[in-house]
Amino acid sequence: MTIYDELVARGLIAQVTDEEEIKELINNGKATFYIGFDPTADSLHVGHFMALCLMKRLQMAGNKPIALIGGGTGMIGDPSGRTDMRQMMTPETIQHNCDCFKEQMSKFIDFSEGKALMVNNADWLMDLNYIDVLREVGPHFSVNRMLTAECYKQRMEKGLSFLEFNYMIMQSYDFYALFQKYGCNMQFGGDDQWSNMLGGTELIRRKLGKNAYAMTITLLLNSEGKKMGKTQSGAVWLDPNKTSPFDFYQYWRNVADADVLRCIRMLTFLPLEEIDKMDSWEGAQLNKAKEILAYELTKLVHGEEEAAKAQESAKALFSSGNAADMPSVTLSAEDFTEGTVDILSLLVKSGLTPSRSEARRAVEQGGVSVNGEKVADIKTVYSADAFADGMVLKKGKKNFRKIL
RNA sequence: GGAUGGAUUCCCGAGUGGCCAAAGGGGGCAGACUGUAAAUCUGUUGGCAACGCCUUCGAAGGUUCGAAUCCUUCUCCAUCCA
Repeated sequence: MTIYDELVARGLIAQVTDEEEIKELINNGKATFYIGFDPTADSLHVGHFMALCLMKRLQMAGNKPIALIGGGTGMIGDPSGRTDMRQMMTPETIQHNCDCFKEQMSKFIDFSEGKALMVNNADWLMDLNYIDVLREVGPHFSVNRMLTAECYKQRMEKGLSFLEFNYMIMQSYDFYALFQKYGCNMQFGGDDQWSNMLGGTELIRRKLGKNAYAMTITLLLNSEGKKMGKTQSGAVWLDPNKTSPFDFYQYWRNVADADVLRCIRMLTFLPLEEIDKMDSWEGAQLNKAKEILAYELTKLVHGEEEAAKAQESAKALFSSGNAADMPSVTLSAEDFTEGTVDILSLLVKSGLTPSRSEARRAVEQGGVSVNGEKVADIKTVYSADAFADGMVLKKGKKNFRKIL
C-alpha cells in the first residue's frame, strides 16, 4: 500500500491542490514538505501531535520534512477560524516557546544527517522591509479574494485588524522562501490553514512560475463537532509536566464511543488491517479499543515505560481503588493544626477541589471517599499517623490523589 | 472626528433604586443508572472561621439610609456617517 493510500485510508487527508501530482511526489519520496507551528504556548499539544505523526509517516516513506517554527508569524497571530484576536506575545515569550517546541519535536522526528530540517521563520521574516515586501509580494494578493477566504469568515463579523489580516501573506511568504531556499515543494497543515496555504502556492506560481502543492490534514473533531484535545482546564499537552502521562492516558481512555475508531485510525501507527478488525466491535468491547488507543498514544508521546505505568495505575485504580502510581501529594508539618487535618483542607491541598466551598459540596453530595470509605461528615479530621502508609483520597469517579 | 447602541458571574443572556450572590439556558462538578462511554433523571455551581460575614455586574469618582440599576469622567467594543 502506498503512503498516499494509507493516509486516505486513515482519513487524514482533507483537501489537496493536485491529487495526481501529490501522489506521485510523496509515494516516491520526492517531496520536501513543511509544516508550520506557531509558538503560542510553551508546549506542543494534541493538535500538533497529528501534524508530527504525519511528518513521521512521510519521513518513513522517504520524504524530507521541514519543521517550521513560527518565531516570526507568531509575532502576528493567525486569525484563521478564531472569533477574537489573539493576544500579542512578547518576543521573549515567543523565543522561549520556540525553544520548547524544538526540544519536543526532536523526540518525534529524526533530524540526524539532514533527514529533516528545523527552521525558524523569524530568520527571514524579521528583517523584511515594509516597502520592499509591499512591492515584492503585494501585487500578487487580491484583497477582494483574501476577504472571501473561509478562514476570515468568522472575523468578518467580529472585526479583523490589519495586523492579523497580514498573517496569510506572511505564511505565503514562508512557503515562497522555503521553496527557493530548500526546494520545499509541499506544505501540510490543519484544514483551517487551507486558504493560507493556497496563498503560498499561488505566490510561488506567480513569482517564479513554478508549481508547489498543498495538502491539509483533517481536523480531529469529536462526535459533537468540537476539536479533540481540549479539556475544561485547557489543552492536552505533550509536555509531561503540563499534562502527566497518567492524565494523558486517561484523556484517551475516556473518549466517546463514537470517536474511538477514528482516533485510532488517525493517530496511532497500528496496521490498518488490525484497525479494520476493530470496526465491528461494539458495546463494551469498545472499552477495550479505548484502552488500546490510550496505551498506543501514551507510548508514542511518553514512551513505552510511561504508557505501561499509566495503564497499570488506571487498572488498579478503577478496580481496587488503589495503585502504586497515582498523582500524589506530600503533606508538611504546617498542614496540620494541633496534629490533625480536616477533610476539606485535604481536598484543597491535594488539588482535587479549588476551594473549601467546593470541597464541602463534594463531601455533602457523597462524592468523596478515603481509602475506599465514603466520607459523610465535612468535619471529619485525620491525625498524622493516618498518612503513614499513604491515604487514597478520591473525589468523584475519576479523581484520585495519594496523600503522604 | 461625529451619531447611536453596548460591556452583568466560566459562556450566552435577564435584571433599569431595596424582595440581588443576581432569572433562564449552556457548560462544569457530584449522585443514580452504566462499560472509566453516550443518553436520561436528581442535586449543585463566587468566597469564607457559614442560619452570619466578605468580594463581584467594564474602570474611577459622585448622589442616596440603600446602587448591577441614577449622575460625571474614562476605557474598550459594535453599527452607521465622514
